[in-house]
Amino acid sequence: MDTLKIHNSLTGKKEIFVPMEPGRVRMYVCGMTIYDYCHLGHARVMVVFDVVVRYLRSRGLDVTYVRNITDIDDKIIQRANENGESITELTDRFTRIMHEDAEALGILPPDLEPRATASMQEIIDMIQALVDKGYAYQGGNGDVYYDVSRFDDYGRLSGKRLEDLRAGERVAVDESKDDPLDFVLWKAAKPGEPSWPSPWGDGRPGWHIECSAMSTSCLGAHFDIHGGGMDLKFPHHENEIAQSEAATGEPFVNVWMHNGFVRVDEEKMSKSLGNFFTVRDILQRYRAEDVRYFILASHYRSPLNYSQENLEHGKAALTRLYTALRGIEPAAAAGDAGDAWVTAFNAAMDDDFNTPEAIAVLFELAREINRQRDTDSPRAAVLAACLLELGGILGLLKADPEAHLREGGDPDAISEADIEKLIENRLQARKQKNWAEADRIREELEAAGVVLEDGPAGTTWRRS
RNA sequence: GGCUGAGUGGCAGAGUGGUUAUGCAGCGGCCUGCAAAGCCGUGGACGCCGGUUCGAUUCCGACCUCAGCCUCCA
Repeated sequence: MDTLKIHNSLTGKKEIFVPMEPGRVRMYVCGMTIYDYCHLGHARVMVVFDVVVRYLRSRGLDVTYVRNITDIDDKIIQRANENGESITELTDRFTRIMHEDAEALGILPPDLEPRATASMQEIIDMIQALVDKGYAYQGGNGDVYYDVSRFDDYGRLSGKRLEDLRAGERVAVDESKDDPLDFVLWKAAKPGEPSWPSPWGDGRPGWHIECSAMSTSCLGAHFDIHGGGMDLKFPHHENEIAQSEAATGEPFVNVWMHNGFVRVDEEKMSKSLGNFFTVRDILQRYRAEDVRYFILASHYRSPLNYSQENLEHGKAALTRLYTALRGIEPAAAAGDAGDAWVTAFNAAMDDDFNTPEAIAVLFELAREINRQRDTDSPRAAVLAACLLELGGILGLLKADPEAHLREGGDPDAISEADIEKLIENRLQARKQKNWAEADRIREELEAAGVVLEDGPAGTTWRRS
């Protein structure tokens, strides 16, 4: 497959993607720092790269997907102290919670999920390599720093130049560093903080070196794709490149992928701004599939505006797709009737994972199914199978259509038994042509959030 | 200040140098006891100003506005 184009942050262009090893893709994505609930921004990263993995696999590529867990960091220490619990208690708890959220959203687990605290030897080895090669030094305070002036390509990913960065007003001056832009690789232990022994004394790793060490130990010094949120481009990913390439002497990553932010009221959703919605909160009100659709309905590099209205759109759109599948037994053997749509879907996904366009193909397929459904042709069943297959690549349409349409999510909603009872009563009224009573029952159900549809095969219902 | 990215119809959101995105909403029709769903048809758009071009929403330049990064952040 040589038709897939991916936007590479390193060059700012879409490029034909060529795996280093034919048929095999190695991908690393920066996961969470694990001290709080996942919010919608985290969900976006997980969903976006989940779809990348699913699509690459659907095209026959063998993907090794690594997503790390940062489980030692200033904020983690601070939060554990605030909560009066140990760091391990805190990180174990939120790791479990993250896994639950990911599962709820239908995210496939990564093949490897390294944790910083379990990668200490690799981290120390990489820092040692940097010290040995003269890229790192120990400051007066005992911390070990990376010397950015030694790395010629520094700034290449983010398009920044060292002099511009130095001219910025916001770089903190720190006496122990040779250059304000040098960043920490190893932090000397402070009293009461967790620490690990190292050649530079007890301490703990800086954030950037963790990802360099974990990605390299899992995937090798040089691999295909590295992903994460836009905000990680600088300095995190810039620093990863500097560390890894200096330490190993090899190119680090071929393609850098960055997803856009989730916004609330035209502002970035983030923990620091406090304007975030957690995955758990959202899943109280919306189905996981609605959330997934909402995320994929925008291109992964575009901003994604959070609003109730947009989530409702997702719900309505999925209702249309599931309605097309309702009452059709998908064909077991895929015929060629769906080929045109498969081709269009793949063309969309090949264009830098254009999920909105891919979803448009799903709707066109749904329309064709609706056209065919009452004919005797077996096409509808084949096309339904095709729709399920393509939807599955996006992690959508996994539910039973009837169950999806009847599922409400509101525990106080009218029960199925009561609905069936009222439908039966209405049927009697209709047989007697008592339209007033039939309409009254229909309105009663509508008020309870149930929509009736009279068809040739009887009355069906769904929740609105 | 430096560096990114973006401004599309009522809303969401793709894309393209000249031809229908798609979904929701609207309008007309078919179907229906009436609806709903579905199908058919239909109106409505590309921030502002210049330039290139036979022709630009699409390319180039200026401007305006917005967001992001430069500090922890997906």
